[in-house]
Amino acid sequence: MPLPREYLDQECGLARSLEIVGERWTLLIIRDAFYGVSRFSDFRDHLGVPRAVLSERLNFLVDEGVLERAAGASGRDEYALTDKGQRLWPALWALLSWGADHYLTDRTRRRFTHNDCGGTIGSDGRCDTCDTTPMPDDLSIQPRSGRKRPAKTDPVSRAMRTAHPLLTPIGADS
Amino acid sequence: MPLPREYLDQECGLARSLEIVGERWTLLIIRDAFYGVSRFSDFRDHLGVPRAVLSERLNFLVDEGVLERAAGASGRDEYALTDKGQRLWPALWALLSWGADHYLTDRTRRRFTHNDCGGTIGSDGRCDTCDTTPMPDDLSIQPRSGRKRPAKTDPVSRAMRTAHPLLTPIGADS
DNA sequence: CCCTAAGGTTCGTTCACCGAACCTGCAAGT
DNA sequence: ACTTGCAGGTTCGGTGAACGAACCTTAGGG
Repeated sequence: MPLPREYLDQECGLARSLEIVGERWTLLIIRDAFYGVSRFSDFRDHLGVPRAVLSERLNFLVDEGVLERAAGASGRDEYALTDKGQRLWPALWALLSWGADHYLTDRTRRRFTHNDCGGTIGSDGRCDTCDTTPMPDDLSIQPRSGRKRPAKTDPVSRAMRTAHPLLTPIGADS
Repeated sequence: MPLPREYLDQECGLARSLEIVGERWTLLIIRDAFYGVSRFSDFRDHLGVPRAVLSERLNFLVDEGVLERAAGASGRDEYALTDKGQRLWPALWALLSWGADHYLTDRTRRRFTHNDCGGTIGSDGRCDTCDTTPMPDDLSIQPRSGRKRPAKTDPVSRAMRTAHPLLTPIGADS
């Protein structure tokens, strides 16, 4: 299974990163993991990714130590970010901010807030109130202000319409 | 030409970003543009990307306002990052650092230095000497300390063996 | 007028992604 | 015990992107 296409010979940190997280869907899966998604079917329903691709990506990320798999309370497998996976937050945030800055409006953009002080996180990752750069486990995601045309009804999409802290399981129970 | 596969319905900055820079080769092309690569053949020789793919990616990035094309002094087309493209630096740096932290050693890792003070840039993007977060036009890239097995001989690879500032054309003349 | 080189385009093959169908526990219902 | 339902996959053709090689076009130099 030669899943991750190699960028041969490139002795470069970027090429190494892209071999791990550069394939289609992978960064969106990791984003959802930060948002608290943990179950196979929740990733699938929220992202619309084909089962075979999702299975492949999750196995690969577990092998690479980005995610870890554990049997959940109900016997269902659950996936969670490892420390190594959580260290992808700055990269994820930088890409997310660039896209939001150039392609979204204030109404369609989600805000992220700092749990300690309630401040808002800016595109550079800094809290506008206490001037620190919080890690994801100190952040909460806020719902969009604008309503979407046909609101999706899968458990994750519904959970995303209320504020909640990152890295805290959602969807698995509701 | 539906080049950028769409991540439909995802009203998310990350999905938007990935539609622009999430395809294979795209971020490596942008990295090389930061390093000073500007000509079609230099991208091709340094990355080993198929001509058709490179042509497609460059056109798309120009259309999206990430790169701009200009006729160079010798009549050859030259590509350079726009402001919008340069704002991808934090994302690129975060991915590069993550990959270097987890997959490279001190000997294979490139260092980046701050032109103003000569300090070294850390994984968080901050200069270890003056404690600022320089933009790419204030940075220089240093060669690796370790030698590679069979050193590549294309103009860009040769230029990368000496320190030089980012965003300053290399390879085009040498 | 020929040769070379840059910057592509075209072409046939290969390979990843896709949706749909199928398989395999496991657990609750009856 | 048997069936139903669902989570979490695997398997299977079909499609489209990426690949390497060959070809084309323009410009300059000898």
